[in-house]
Amino acid sequence: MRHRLKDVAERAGVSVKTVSNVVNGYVHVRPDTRARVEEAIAELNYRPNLSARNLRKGRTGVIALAVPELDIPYFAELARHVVTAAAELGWTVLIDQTGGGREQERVVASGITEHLIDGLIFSPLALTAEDLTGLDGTPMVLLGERVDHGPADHVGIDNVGAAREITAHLVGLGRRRIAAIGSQRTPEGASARLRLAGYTAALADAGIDYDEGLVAPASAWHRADGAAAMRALLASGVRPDAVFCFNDTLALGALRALHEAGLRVPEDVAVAGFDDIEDGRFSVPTLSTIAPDKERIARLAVELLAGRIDGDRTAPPRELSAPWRLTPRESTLGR
Amino acid sequence: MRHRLKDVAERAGVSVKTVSNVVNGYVHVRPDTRARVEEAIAELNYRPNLSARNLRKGRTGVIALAVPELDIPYFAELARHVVTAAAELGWTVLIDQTGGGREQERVVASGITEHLIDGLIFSPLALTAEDLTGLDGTPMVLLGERVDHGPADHVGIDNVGAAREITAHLVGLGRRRIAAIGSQRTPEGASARLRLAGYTAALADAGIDYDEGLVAPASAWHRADGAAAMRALLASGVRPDAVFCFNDTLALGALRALHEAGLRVPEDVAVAGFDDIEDGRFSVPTLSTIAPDKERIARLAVELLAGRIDGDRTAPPRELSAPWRLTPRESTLGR
DNA sequence: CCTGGTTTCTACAACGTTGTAAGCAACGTT
DNA sequence: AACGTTGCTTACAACGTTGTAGAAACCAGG
Repeated sequence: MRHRLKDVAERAGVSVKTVSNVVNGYVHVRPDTRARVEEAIAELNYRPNLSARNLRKGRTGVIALAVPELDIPYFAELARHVVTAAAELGWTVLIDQTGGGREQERVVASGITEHLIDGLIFSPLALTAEDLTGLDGTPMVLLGERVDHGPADHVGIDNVGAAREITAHLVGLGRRRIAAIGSQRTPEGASARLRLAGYTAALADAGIDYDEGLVAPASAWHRADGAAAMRALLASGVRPDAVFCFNDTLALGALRALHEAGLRVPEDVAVAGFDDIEDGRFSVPTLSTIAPDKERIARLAVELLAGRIDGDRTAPPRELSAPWRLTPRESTLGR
Repeated sequence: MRHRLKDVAERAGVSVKTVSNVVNGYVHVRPDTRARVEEAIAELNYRPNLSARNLRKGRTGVIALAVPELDIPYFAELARHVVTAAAELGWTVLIDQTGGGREQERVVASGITEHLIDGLIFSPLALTAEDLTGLDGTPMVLLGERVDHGPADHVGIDNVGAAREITAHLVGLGRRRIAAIGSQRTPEGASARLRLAGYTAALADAGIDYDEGLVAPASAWHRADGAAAMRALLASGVRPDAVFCFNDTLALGALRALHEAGLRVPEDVAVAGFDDIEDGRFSVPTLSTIAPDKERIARLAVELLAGRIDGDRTAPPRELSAPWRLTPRESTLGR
């Protein structure tokens, strides 16, 4: 039931190579020959063996996308866009889930990389630039945020600017005791560091003193962590009139905790997030957030990768930035 | 920078096959030979070429998981479990997103299937049993619900029973005007049909008349569809005191619409969903739902697939069922 | 020192595909 | 009639790996 070029060739009465030429759309094939071959292909339901083709060509047509966790909505939404953008170039996307640990990420970066895929789009959490130096030649594009400039192409957004703008939005609503949720002390927390920098910059712009007690850490950025951090803030006795959460899932957790504490959003506490995941458009209340252009990020990443795969692999790393938009909703504006 | 068995062999002063034997853990290799080879492997940073290995072995070590959409939380959570279960067997999972259309699903079932993967775990929306007959031998396991028994192994849950139980839960709370959201008229809507059957069965159990006007269709099962269906129900003048939504995202949309209409949940209207996605554990209010054992589903699917790949491909299709649990939360019980 | 069995290693062929180079017609030009 | 040109087709080798079969080295027991 599984046929090879040879079977098609015998059936059509031509050489193996002619069948290969038909399959690959080579122009110099007589119309009647082509027709005979195509008929044979259809009759046998022939499909090329990709392993053999890859072996011969040195290309697989598969790129990998490595993300920390698939069931974090931001990454799931990003994955969809990457798959779509890659499909337009005829690529298949192999999605890999690293778990976000440094060791696992190192394995993905060095191991998966070899021979099965043509390139890698990698959204690391814990990996540092030095983990990546010295990896052999598989083209790689990094997503997300980094403080230091590493050895690979990179697509990100201006985290500091975005965090600053959404904090300024809270200030503009007259809030003065603005908390932040999601800070991280670990060296890996690049996003956290940048968003915190934007937050403090906005406070400084408004002449508000930075208050350490209003900044709550969150080791991971899941809903549960946001809820826990919010509860901790409330329990500590600080009375914020607004919270900037470093991503939307944290914010949804914070909404939940505020609800449990009997506080009204946004009347008592305004809440803002970051990422614009779909949940935030239907939550109660809907969530004000920074909406990065995920489609653009995905497209830029795929295009950068295409450039590396087909083109110059030794060119200096490129740093691209995708746009974002402040998207105020009920959790700051009310209904 | 990219080395082959041959390079390692030359460096270690042995034959290519001996290196291959070392790489594959063949026992009859003298310890000092093995050491020399391993040293050479390390020095050259050799990695096997998977395409060549696959070509030779006829196996790729990759299975595909095809789901309608990655950013539907249920599928994202399922994907995580499948990746985890497959990793334990040393498999890589290629995740494919079909979009849920019948034609696209047919392409995935027949096309992706060939030569790049050893097997396929497929969660179809629109595909019917007859679309699948006559596909050549790539082992396949189907997830989700089907009315008719097709030509492949299948893992599902007892939709009718689960829907009946959660509807009975609403009845048990004293609700009598229980609406349903998510019905579908299309032949593809197998889940919808089964869950509707469970709903009507529970009503019959309780001696409540079935009211067509309380059943709202939803072509897709996203949050927006749930919100729209809920608004339509309210606008039609029926005054339900409970709603059973056929999945959690519909329910979250319905919560949103009820909130906008100024109705309290669960005091005015109790809301129940199906799937137990993480969002429902943090929504306001938290969502009562049916929690299918997703980890079990994933594990069963991977094991069934392993059986097909390694074992008898002609055995009759197997039908497995995973357990589920009624999980009442605030949206029916209150706080 | 031979015998027979085991261990260790190797040469060769094959997996299915495509690039290269070359062959063979058929054509138009000198 | 001889020549190059173009269009179409093919034989062969190679991609990097592993299974098969068998050769060489080793060992124990007589």
